[in-house]
Amino acid sequence: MAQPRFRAPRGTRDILPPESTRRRELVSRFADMADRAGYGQLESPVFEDVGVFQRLGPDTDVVAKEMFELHDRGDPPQHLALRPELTASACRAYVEHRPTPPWKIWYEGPQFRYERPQAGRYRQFSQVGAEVIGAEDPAADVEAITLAVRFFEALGLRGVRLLVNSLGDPADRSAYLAALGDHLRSHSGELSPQARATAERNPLRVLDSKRPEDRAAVASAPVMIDHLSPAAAEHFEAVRAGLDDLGVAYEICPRLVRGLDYYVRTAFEFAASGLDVAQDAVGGGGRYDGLVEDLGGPPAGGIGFALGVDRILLACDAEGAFGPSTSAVEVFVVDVAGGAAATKLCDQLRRAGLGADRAFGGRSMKAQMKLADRSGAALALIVGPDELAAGEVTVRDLHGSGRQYRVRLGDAAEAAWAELAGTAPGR
RNA sequence: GUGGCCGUAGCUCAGUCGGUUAGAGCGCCGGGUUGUGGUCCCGGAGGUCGGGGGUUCGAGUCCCCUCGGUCACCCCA
Repeated sequence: MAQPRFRAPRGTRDILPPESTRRRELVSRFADMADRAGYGQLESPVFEDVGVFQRLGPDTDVVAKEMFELHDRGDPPQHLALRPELTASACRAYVEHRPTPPWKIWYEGPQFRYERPQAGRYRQFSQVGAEVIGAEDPAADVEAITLAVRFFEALGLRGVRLLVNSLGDPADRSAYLAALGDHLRSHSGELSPQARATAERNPLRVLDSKRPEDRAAVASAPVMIDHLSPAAAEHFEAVRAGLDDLGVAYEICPRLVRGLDYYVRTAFEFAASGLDVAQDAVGGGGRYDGLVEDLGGPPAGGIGFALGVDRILLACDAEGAFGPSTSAVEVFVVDVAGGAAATKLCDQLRRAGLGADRAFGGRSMKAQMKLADRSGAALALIVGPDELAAGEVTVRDLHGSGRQYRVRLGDAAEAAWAELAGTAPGR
């Protein structure tokens, strides 16, 4: 087995139980919180016309070199791409269906980016996220950000920092970009060759360069929040005030820029200090007024965020938070009388709403008891020749006392329920 | 995409200056007197040493290529 014929493709992986259960619970927690805040789930296709994503900005790496593109069998073939993110899909859906704004949706699912894999960075990765489309109110920004913050809190994560910035409006941006460009040009001697190249293409990106050589030039660079228009500044003020009112802690990070070019005004990111790696961003988001219009829709502002499921779980591991859950198997049927009774009993128990499992293959009693123990079940129901002859089943407590007694076969489910509820006779 | 490190049983790893039938712990399976788990004891299965090529009398141990992982950059979730 050292060289199986097939393996999961590079940057992808199988998620097996119990980890898959944990992920499902994480998503389900998020779903509950979003549902209860008035968001409904959007399920959109995993692939879209490539044009949907090209609106994210031709200079972003995500669309320029990280997309999984494909052509279908049509004539002419349609140029499609696996979704590298979900905000664009949400906006496309908004334009297509014209729901009454504000449209509050959440989503969850896999996304794809052709990158060099690393811990916490996969070619297929999973995010949960939420969007409010058709709302310019800064209160929407506050609500969205707070939803994410409360979610992290609910998971028991303590080391997640919220970084916020304002990227201004498009008009502010061009003035700022000119100033930034000038600065970078006058300091080009101090910049790394890579940063110099980036400065030509997309000067904003130089701001989050992690190369030590670039640090000085970046530190002295002008910052966006000094170039905000009155309207953008007022919006930013309102967002901050809203977060303050809720006691949501944040850090203003004037050099925070986001990888997708569509962001305006509010931009934010969540950094997990528990993650001692470069991939410490567990989530991020911002405002994207203009994206809906770009996709052919009406003027509509939007704000949203996406959180990386894989990285959140890494952060949970690092903090010892959100551990594995208890087993869903409550009763384990041990049958040493041929196995037919186990088949019937399991069905009977499951129909009564109990989590029930059993062994296959006619294993020894000892082996079956081991399996019962490992299953996490609180009870074993034992059927041997004696019980079978008497039409009974032995109920054994696997936790604590280890006491056991017999009940009639037909009463097994009832007895199990009573035992689990702690109301069994003799307790 | 660039550079560094790593790749031995299901998992975590040990394998001395290249030298005889490749080891451990955990896990798994079986047993510990005649139907009872979680501790303990005994036994067992399981590896073409990621793959391919080369150097050598001889390679898990050296070289090259390749695949995968990982770290930094990049990017970002």
